[in-house]
Amino acid sequence: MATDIKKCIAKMDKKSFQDDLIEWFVKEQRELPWRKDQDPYKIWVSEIMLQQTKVNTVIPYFTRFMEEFPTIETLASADEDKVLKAWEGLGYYSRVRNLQSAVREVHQRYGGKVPDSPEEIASLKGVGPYTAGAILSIAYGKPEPAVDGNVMRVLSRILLISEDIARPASRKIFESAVKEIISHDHPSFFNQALMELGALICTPTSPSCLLCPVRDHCQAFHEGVQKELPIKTKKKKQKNVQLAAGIFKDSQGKILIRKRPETGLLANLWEFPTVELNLEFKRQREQLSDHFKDLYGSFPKINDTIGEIDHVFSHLKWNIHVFCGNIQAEIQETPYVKLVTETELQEYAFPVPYLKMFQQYLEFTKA
DNA sequence: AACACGTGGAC
DNA sequence: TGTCCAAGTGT
Repeated sequence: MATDIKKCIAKMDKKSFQDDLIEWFVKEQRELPWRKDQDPYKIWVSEIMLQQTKVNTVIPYFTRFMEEFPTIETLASADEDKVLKAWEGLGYYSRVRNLQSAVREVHQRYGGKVPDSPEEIASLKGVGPYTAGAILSIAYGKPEPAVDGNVMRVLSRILLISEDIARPASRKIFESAVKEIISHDHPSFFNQALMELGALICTPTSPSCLLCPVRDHCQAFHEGVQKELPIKTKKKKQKNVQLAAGIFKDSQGKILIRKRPETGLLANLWEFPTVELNLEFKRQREQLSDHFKDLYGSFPKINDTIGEIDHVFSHLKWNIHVFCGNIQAEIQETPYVKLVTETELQEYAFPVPYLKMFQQYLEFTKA
């Protein structure tokens, strides 16, 4: 850790800082469904859901997930398709596949009890340095750092740290700092308080310093530079991808869906037949038809152009041209290719762009 | 280290 | 519309 950060910590009244921070948290913390007890499984699930995801988005998912998979046992024995369906719309779907994989390991290797050693916790799939620290401190009361974006922002201001928080290496600086200042009496409150402060008071733009319980301990506020911190370099823009996709029905009116590959983008979710377009060769309907024939053995009859779907991912922009049509020959169902009714469709987990696409199709056929 | 990996909301 | 995000992890 840099010497100026050490100096800053050295001259801080740690006890007073911890007391002010924790007192505020105990009084002002939000009532959240995962704060009702300290069940390590619930804490774990909530931490995975909260990765890169807003609290308000997570709440309904968490509640439903806990009703369907209330214990390690129930999640371990669940079908992956059910688990993905419960995650539908939350994004970063590998989170929940890793979670189930890790839960199965806890079930088998640790008798269903979430381990409480840093090494064992951190070895679980999908549990990185942040989540390991969060579980250890919140569920087990251990004084381990749990450094997320909030903590880096808050501490960059309080301790006047100018490291670029977009750099992976920066997290270690903040972990060292937390180790120095964490409350050993209430590590759970301390870590949660830092994050809660980041979410409610010490926000990215226009922090509410006048309401801040630790304003007197904050170097950035003291220097009047709270809006200049943290330093964060920006990310690059998304790459454009053009696709064509179709809602295809067989003679019984059943819709053809297929499972996506088990790795990569939207792994193991379901989709309508889709092809990435070769832009030099512009005939979209023809490219979609050819793709369909290659995979399912016969050409479909494409009836209509439904419209377009634009969808932005973290690193991609999809532009989907949407068609509908009919299947002209028998198609063999497999575990990865199914013909389903509109009702049965609800049982399968689809990425949001395909949910949008189906909505658009329904509106089109109604009109 | 750099990039893949989702989504909906704020401004 | 565009930009930036929000309790990160795997490779």
